[in-house]
Amino acid sequence: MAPRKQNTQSDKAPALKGVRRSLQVLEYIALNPGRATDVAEGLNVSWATLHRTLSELEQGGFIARDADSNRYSIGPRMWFIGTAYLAEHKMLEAARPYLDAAAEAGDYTVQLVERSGRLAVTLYSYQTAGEVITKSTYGYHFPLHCGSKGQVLLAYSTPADIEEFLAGPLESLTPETVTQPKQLRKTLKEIKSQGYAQTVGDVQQFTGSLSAPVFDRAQQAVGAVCFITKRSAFRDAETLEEILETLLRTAHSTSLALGWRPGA
Amino acid sequence: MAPRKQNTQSDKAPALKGVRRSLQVLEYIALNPGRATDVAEGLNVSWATLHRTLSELEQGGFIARDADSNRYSIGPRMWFIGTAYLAEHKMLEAARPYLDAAAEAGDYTVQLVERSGRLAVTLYSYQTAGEVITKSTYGYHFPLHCGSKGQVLLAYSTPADIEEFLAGPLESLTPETVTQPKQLRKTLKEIKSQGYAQTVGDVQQFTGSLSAPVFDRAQQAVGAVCFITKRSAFRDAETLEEILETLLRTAHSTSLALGWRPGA
DNA sequence: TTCGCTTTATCCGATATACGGATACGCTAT
DNA sequence: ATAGCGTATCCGTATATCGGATAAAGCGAA
Repeated sequence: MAPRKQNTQSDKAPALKGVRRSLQVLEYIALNPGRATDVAEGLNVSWATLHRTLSELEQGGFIARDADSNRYSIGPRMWFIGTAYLAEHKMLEAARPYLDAAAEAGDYTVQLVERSGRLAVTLYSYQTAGEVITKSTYGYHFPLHCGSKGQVLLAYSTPADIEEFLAGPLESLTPETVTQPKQLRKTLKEIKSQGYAQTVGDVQQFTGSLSAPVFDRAQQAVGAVCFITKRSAFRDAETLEEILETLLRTAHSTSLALGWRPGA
Repeated sequence: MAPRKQNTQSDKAPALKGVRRSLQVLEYIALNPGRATDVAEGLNVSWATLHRTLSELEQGGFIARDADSNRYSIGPRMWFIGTAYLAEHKMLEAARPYLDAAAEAGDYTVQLVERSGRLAVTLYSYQTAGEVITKSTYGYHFPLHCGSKGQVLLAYSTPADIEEFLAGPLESLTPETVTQPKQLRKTLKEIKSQGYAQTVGDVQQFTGSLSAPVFDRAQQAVGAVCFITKRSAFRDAETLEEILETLLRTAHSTSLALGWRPGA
């Protein structure tokens, strides 16, 4: 191997290397809990360094190690810190009453999501008790091209942003997931023109979802409201119409509460 | 020659200082979002160092800065990482169906909580839609002596642990919060002998809660199920009895699912 | 059991890296 | 204007961190 490595990133100035690495490790483990060597390999850090990092993180309760298998996963303290994000979240605060009402009104799971990198991240989820929607809770966040929630978020971002996303790897969650950039571009355009997104079976085969964007004072799409329900519901046009109406109303009310004004 | 420090045991051995500090900063901001100087003061770090740390964290999206007020708060990426804790959480997985059922059955908020340091941390919360229970969601975690959930967790920990907790500062959330160690000790004993905890108005004056412990395979109390409802419900003995029954059944089922066996 | 092989733990010197005092800038209030 | 506080940046030095190498511990197979 050539001893010459590096110059991968456009680091101009070396800054807080250890800190950056430790957070990379945390994120890596969040996505991919497992053994130490795998993390080392995945992130290209020398074993000694990684070991030090893991020890430090574990000691603080930021990651947890299963004593038997030596597998690492995210620790309780990270959950504690993470929840503080919601406590300060203005969109969530604005949306909550409307989400409540929507969850009360219908037989579907109601979620509030926002974008984080290449993922649609769920901020809040009102499960319909007794329903089978397994994958839709916290801890499961999907790439933007999967599911109506991600597509809506993507559709309302800048063209440059869309292209950048589409240039990245587009995985399939089910056989029905659309992964051709060309087709996605078309879909995104439609979404933007009709004001909401709808997908069926591209995240889980037995469910489908509808999502509408939420705007803030600056007319920016900052999140989305998403209703998830079982696939069969998507065959009944009347039901669907009703769900859609509630969805749009919920998103609209939330936007208004955030200071958005229609038109512009 | 620098004096050699012992690298053997209980060392103040300098280990990943930057990493540790950055995580302290994150936790501090989680508890106490605000301006940079306050953080510096709160943690006794030199301003220059703190500034570097904050910049690094902000750049990574781990904290967010409000452009106008320069106030820092936890960023979206921390939420993303934190949620991964739940995805791997065995107790939550075991509990979910029972929590679902309980939420369906009654008119109260259903929570699953566990202990983290001096706090009772909420893992999952099924709000009763339309109800007013404001403080009971994520982002609000209470000291162990406040609310039935914390008290139950405390009651089932070791005596040494209890004493250590009681030795720390015991704040009041409402005028009804009990903060005398003596009285708390008595309460804890009662809780342990009756198998559940009940408090009214000590977290919010207009609500009360009932909590029961969850045990794992090793007969350890690893969490608690908590039902929260409005204060008035606590006046009706019959309703209360019914709620209590559901609570105990829910906690019991969860424990069984975790490998706990009655008796021991 | 014994023997390899993979994974985890620890050491240690060189050097790059982060520390923090000092200084400069930019607000807001008076 | 001026004062005062909060924020941003600079730079030399000491020191904390890096990573190769080595040791120990698990794990599976024969």
